[in-house]
Amino acid sequence: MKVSKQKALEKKGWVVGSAKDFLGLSAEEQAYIELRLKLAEGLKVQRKRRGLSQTALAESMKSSQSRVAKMEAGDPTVSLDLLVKSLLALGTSSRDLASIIAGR
Amino acid sequence: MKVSKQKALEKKGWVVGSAKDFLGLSAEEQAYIELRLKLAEGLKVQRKRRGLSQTALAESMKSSQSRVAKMEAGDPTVSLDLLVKSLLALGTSSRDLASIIAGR
DNA sequence: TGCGGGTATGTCGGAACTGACTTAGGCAGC
DNA sequence: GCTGCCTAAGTCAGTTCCGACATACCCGCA
Repeated sequence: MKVSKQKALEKKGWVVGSAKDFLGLSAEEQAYIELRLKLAEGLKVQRKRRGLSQTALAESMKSSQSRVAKMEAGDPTVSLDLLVKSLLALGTSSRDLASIIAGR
Repeated sequence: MKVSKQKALEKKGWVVGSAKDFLGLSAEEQAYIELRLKLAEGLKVQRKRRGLSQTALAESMKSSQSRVAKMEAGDPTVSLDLLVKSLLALGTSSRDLASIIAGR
């Protein structure tokens, strides 16, 4: 992983690395974070594609605008759970979900 | 959704439906639960494929045997987050993850 | 310039989830 | 029988995440 990328993640609030591997992320950490970023990006794309504002999406899924903003920003206080629920609330099929995750 | 299937889910502890739709799950609820079940099943398969016990997997990802058992059982107190982290801890690639989700 | 919709960011109390622990059941081999 | 390993299921205190709210920023339009 490039240092610049890690810096960007840290700026978002990720505590990256650990005592045993302080120069980078473990494979799982990295895969996990990249998965989140893919979903965050996918969410933003899907929402805009449907012409919804963050507020409108938040209401339709009984969340709040601020949460939606954090989701799309890749904020670490947002769980994968919520990210996926948002995509499902937008009507994303499991096939589409899979392709977002696979990265295509 | 078949009533028998819903019964089975309720037995697992899912509170299914709501005041406004007490005869079934909304599309999102259903998609969400089925996604969890796919991941739970995928986890069990991947773990066995690698010849690990629940205890061994738990240790490798700093969780506990009981959590792993609940994950595989589709227990509702386990988050999607943990399910996905477990799969990643087993070395599942995002491609494999995607195919588990797509259901193939 | 002021206004309004959309988005970003921070905080907080309450809800949900977590790991650890315990106990129980199944099933091999002795 | 009993011993060991694996898995299931329950409980609980501590942590994390949630929605709600407040606030600030940006941009287009009058």
